[in-house]
Amino acid sequence: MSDLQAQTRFEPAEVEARILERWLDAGLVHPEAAGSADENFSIAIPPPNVTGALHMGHALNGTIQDVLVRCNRMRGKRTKWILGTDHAGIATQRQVEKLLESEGTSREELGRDAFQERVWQWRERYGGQIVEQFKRLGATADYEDERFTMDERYHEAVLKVFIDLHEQGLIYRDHYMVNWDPGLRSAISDLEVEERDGVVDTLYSIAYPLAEGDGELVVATVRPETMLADTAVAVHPDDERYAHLVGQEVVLPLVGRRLPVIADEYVKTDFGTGALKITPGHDPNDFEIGRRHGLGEISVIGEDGLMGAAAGERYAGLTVAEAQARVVADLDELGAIREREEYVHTVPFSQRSGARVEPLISLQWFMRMDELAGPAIDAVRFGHVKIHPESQSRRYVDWLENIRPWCISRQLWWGHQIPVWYRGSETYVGATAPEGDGWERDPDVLDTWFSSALWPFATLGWPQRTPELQAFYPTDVLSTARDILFLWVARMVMLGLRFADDIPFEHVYVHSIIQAPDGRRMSKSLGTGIDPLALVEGGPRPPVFAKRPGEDPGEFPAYGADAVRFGLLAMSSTQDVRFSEEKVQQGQALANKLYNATRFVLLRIGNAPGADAGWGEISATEQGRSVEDRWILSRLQAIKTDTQARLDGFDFAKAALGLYDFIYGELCDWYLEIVKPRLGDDADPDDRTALAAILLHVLQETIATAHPVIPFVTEELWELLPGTTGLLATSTLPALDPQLRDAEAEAQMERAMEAIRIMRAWRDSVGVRPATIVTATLDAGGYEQTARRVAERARFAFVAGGGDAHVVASIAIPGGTVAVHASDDVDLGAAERRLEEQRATLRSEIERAERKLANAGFVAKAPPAVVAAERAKLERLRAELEGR
RNA sequence: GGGCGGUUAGCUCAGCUGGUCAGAGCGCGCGCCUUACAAGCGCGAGGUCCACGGUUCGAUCCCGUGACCGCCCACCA
Repeated sequence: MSDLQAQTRFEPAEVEARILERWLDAGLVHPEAAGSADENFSIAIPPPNVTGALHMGHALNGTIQDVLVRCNRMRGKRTKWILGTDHAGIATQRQVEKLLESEGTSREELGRDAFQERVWQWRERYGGQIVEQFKRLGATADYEDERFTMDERYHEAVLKVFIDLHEQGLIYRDHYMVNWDPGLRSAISDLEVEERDGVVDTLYSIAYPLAEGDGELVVATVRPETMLADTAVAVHPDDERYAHLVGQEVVLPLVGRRLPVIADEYVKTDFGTGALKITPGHDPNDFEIGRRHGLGEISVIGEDGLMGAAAGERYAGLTVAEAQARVVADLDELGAIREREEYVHTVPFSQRSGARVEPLISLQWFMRMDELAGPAIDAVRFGHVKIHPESQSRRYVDWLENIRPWCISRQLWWGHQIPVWYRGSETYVGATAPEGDGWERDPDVLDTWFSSALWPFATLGWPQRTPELQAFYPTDVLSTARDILFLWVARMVMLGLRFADDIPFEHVYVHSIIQAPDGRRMSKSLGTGIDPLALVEGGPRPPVFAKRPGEDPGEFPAYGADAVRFGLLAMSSTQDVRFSEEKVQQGQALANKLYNATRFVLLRIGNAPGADAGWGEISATEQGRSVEDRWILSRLQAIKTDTQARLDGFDFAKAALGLYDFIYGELCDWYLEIVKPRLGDDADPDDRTALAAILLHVLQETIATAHPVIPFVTEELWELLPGTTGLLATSTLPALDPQLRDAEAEAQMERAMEAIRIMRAWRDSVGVRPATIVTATLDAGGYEQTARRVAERARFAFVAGGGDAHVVASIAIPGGTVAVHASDDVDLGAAERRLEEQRATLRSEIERAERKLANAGFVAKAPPAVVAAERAKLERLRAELEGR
């Protein structure tokens, strides 16, 4: 920003790169590991996937965290924002697999070691992208101490947790029903399953003949192919229709197996025929029922998604869909299908691959969660961990109270390989293979969320008792979106309490999810995603911005990081919100406004005596200060207090918009405009000097207060202000000075501003030309100190009310009236119409107040203060009407 | 099937513990190049605060029911 005089607009592109470099060079992002977690401030970033590119969620969350980090840094706290990325097993493995595919090879062809080598190379090459993008937003995360969930030390921590939990009996291996993802060829956890509504299937009613005598039992199913694995038919114990059949057997069509008829409470008597085929191998409920009744478990569908040998020769090798068609055809031939109807229901799909989940019995590693859940529930219930907004606490507690075992093994190659070795029937759990030959390691890796659950302490060097752990654990805040409250947040609390002996964070802030402008989810595949950096640096608008379909939505201007940060904060709330480009524009306007306000002050007072007075120079006792000075100093205290309180309360939208209102409204529209005459060439030099000090003081403190939200422009302006040293980012926030709060000045200014607004509106409505100075007599109380400013701002000239002046109009302002003198510039007809309108408004308001006060109930039951206020209001309105 | 949140100006949203609470930004209209900013300034128009009941002296705000939208959880074949 070389030429303040010529540069009339703030150009973020020119400034931001330079400012960023200064922050990074200053080392402010990397704190010394000293002191205690109590006195320090720390946040652990939700580690983005190494595969990831910055999306709107990252940008919002990054901004929120940076605001908190900057704010606390400016409070003088040693501040660490733990940074790193997640190895993201599935996502990363798929990325690299795709790459291999394009090279005409595959991971199988490469083999495990070579494949992992390729993933590491890939990570080396692309993994740093998202970190660089965070920098572009001004995020002051600790770039000098970046972590990765596959780092060697991190890996050791993961293995230790696995081994310890295994030793404690919480981790075990079992044949159990899992959600099998045929697309991924891996088990996935319950949380990675997405239930899709409205799937249309056919519900088949199939007759199973009784083994003894005539008769049949008809069961209903949407998956006839699974009947090949049936091992029973169940009815409700109280169902009298079938009571006599319980204990008998039926014959499974096509297979010939004899199945017992069992009684189980799970069966609904009013669904279908009230008889349920039991397939423990391929249905989670049937699995439970089967275990209750000691039924056999037959698997006819393999992990490859094809029918297996147990399905019988006729079906083995078919896909599930093919098998279904053939089973149905075969049943038709037998005449065993009694009915078929269209059936709409919900069906589980894999969030990872999109494939329909196939419930299978499989040998997997599980983690028992009940024992860990209790303390994690208590942590929230007793307020050690506070979730904001509070309503999310209930979701958290509900989920933990109903928690089920977690399937933690994944059939992938990229991730933390499970530290278990097998030799024949022997099993050994440990970080390294045991002595002796022939040990083979379990090929599976751990669910990515297993390692993520250790993030807040494993990044700080746990299990070693490092100075970092001492200084920054527990962290202060975790900021995240709602969708990973269970997936991640709850698990961090559980494992933090278990292994790091303390909660991982004191506050959890659950932020909005930003939707596309049309209300849909932001997603790359839908084309509704918006690249935050396209907003910062300019770039094409996505098609969702088109006013009409197919229309070219044009380009984003380069709004700059401050504008994007401001916009995101201003949009955020406790619920999901639509993306609003206007809020970003508002941020841009604010940055520009602040720049121009500073420019104005510096160009006007430049090197005037007193211009280098920094803060702390303004004392409450300073003489000769006018009412607007006292007012702005008072308002400055208010915005300082409010901004801090709003940020502490995670009310980011209000913090951002509050700054906007103060800077745009109070500081620029009112204060700077009002004091302009005091800076003129013919102004009183002493007053000018005093004013210069106040202006600089107010600017400095405003800029410092706004810095966490719009760090770039404020840092730039800070350097331009006289009397400042060093980086704003490392300065301390201006102290509150309660003595400068001045209710009396605020009241006077409120009154003056209201009068100015009314007088301007009057001018406009009666068609007085802007250049005209209207002559009038001020006949109102409470303007002793502001009359001159009121006249200036409203372009009036107040003269003493001589009896000979012909009054043509009377403008009601708080505390009295302004009597307008006759003049060619006033359209009397318009003035009269305007007056009559006002009288009408007054009459109706008076009538309303009178009616209210005539209501006996109101006078008797409403609080006396309310009634009194209503009476006072009526008096005032009547007096005003009198004056017309 | 449960649970949660939403429905306020043309658009996106604020409105705390019921009584100047009907607001902001953008958009729109009118007027201004007033020597910080025309990405600016001033003024203005626009809303039975989803519907219907109830509580209350008084309801956008509290309660109930319904409609529509969104999200979460859930093992009805």
